Amino acid sequence: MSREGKVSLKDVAKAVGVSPALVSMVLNGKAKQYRIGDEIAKKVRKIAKEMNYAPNLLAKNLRSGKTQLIGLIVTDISNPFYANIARIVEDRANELNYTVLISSTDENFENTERLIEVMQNKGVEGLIVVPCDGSRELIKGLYESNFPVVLLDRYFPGIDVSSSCLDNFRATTLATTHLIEQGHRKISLIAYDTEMYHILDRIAGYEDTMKKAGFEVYIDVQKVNILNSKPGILDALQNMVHEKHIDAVIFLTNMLAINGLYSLNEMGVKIPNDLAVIGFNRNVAFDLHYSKITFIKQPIEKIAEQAINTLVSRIKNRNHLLKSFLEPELIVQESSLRAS
Amino acid sequence: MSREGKVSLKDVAKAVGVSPALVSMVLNGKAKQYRIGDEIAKKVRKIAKEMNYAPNLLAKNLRSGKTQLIGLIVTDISNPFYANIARIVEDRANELNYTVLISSTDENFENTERLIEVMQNKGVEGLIVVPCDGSRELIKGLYESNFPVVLLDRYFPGIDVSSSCLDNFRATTLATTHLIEQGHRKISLIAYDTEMYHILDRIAGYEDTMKKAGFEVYIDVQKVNILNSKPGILDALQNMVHEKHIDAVIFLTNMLAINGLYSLNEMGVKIPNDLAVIGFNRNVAFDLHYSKITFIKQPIEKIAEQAINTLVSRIKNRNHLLKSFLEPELIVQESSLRAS
DNA sequence: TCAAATTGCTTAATCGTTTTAGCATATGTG
DNA sequence: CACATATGCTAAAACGATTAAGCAATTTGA
Repeated sequence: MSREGKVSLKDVAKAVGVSPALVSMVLNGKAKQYRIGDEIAKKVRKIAKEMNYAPNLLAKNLRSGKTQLIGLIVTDISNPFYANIARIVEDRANELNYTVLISSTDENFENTERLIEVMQNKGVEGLIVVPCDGSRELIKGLYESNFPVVLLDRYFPGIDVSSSCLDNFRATTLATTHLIEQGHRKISLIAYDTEMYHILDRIAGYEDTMKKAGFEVYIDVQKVNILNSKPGILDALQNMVHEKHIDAVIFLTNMLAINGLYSLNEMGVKIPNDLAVIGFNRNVAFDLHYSKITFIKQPIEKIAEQAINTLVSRIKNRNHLLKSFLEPELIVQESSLRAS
Repeated sequence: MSREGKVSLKDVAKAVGVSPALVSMVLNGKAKQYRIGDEIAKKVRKIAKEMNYAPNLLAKNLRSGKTQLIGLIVTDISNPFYANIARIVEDRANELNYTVLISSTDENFENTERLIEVMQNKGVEGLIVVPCDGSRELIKGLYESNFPVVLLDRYFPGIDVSSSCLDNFRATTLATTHLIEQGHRKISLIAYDTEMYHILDRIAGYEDTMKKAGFEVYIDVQKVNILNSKPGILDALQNMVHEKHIDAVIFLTNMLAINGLYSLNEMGVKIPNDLAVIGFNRNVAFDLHYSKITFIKQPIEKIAEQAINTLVSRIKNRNHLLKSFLEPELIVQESSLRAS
């Protein structure tokens, strides 16, 4: 028995009275292949179990060059959306015999850069990344160095990196169409200032639908900063409600919706009578709101599973590429229904 | 250059024209200690950087017997409370040069058992565990085998395992006292059925405070199941409100509070006029509720940091033991204030 | 009956590090 | 000048596993 009380292959070999090589072969199920005798194989298995042998994964991985490790880089694991994703990735990865390393970037480019390097040093075989603003070239670099990456939740058009995202254009198309059907005309959007395409697509879906419906009414897309959003959102909503006299609003992210609802409460705006509201992503607060909030639901399970599956395929086959845009669903509740 | 395009120590050594041993010594900052010449050391560092050398952590760890890996086993990483914990543990662990493996047990004993084994096989040097019902002996076994463990959020009295928890008794003492001060007399508690001490302590804090205040009124502690809690909670609340005519309720967990508020909405109970309410742990829904919910706030950062710090101390010093019960805070909002 | 094939195992190299022991050469001491 | 010490490096073993190559002993085939 070597250090730490851990039983090694050698210990088992000594106990059985054979070479370590034989033990390795047997325990890896290659007894037939290496023509090991049946009785001795049985004996090895028995004694290994008795001694409570567990292979040292470090040694195993060092030898094989595989770490069975993948990295999940999100913006913030304490954000329920990403926590949900993490849980599913974790479960699926375990089934596939991979271990997941998780880290948060706080939407910061330097952090992203550093974390990718750290993870690569730790030997991850691939990465699932929620890229932040300005990380296009970084991701492109990974792709060009042939390192397996799958983007999650967000993507970059024009570079051949796999991605597992929502069909964001469709999401706001659904929401806008629903509001129009409910008889709303002056519909506004609260977005935030970014160059990321998941948000741009959401904006486009809204604009496109409004234009096609023939509503000349130009609805200003207020840009608010994602970090100190509360005052910004209050301003935006006051402008929308009191100056522009809008009758519906779509919030482009969950955080915007939460802060927006908070502001609307402060303003004394009654939902849905004064204003119809649609949020993004499920949130317990939506169901507990005095007017249950209609929201755009992402297929979280599918997005997460798609990401991990695609990554593993990519690790095993360097040519595998899959960009998927999954179908959103509009969960209609009270907040978006026309007062009768 | 060996496989995978990765630069190894040997590659650097060859490039510089020295032995791998020397390169290792220099790059580990042991040049002085091993009497390496200044010029050659400088040259090694320069070339290593140029070649973009990064040590293979697998080999390093195999050699040292250290993995710099710790495990975090929670009941569900998609639960915001644990997601928050995970984030802090992650950050602190990185500072201490550890990597964190996260898994979820779903409050299931077999899962816990399996995950602990899996993590040990992966070579974690220690574990932070949120133990579930029935895992006392399992944890005791770990402790007896001298494996570093720190319990988080929950603990077992009578076994000398480090733990980082809330002072749960004090938590409900605070809440109950506050309600009494507000003039409430018929105060009830919604708990769930478990033998875990964090919940028993919460119940005890409430009972103790009520008795000391001299309120003979016996308030039934409804036990509801944690899994399919919605119907159970509705029943419990209907009984409390309509039969027992209570005027205040304390929910012992966040989930109970959320489902409870949901039920109270359905019942048409007005907060705080018909019923005062106190929840557990912050939740966005509390601030968005028509009556902002008073809640017991856990010092999440402290709990998480205490846990990881204690674990690392324990890894480095087999005798280190610390059981801490951290101070809760009552965030008083509208839901618990006496209607005037 | 004797070479060839098969069976059942061991030896040794390897993965990328770290570290102890040791070997020259140079320097210091009396 | 001889011997001890200091200096600057290398060789080799080790961590724990995998696997190609090889070696006896036995069985098969013509």
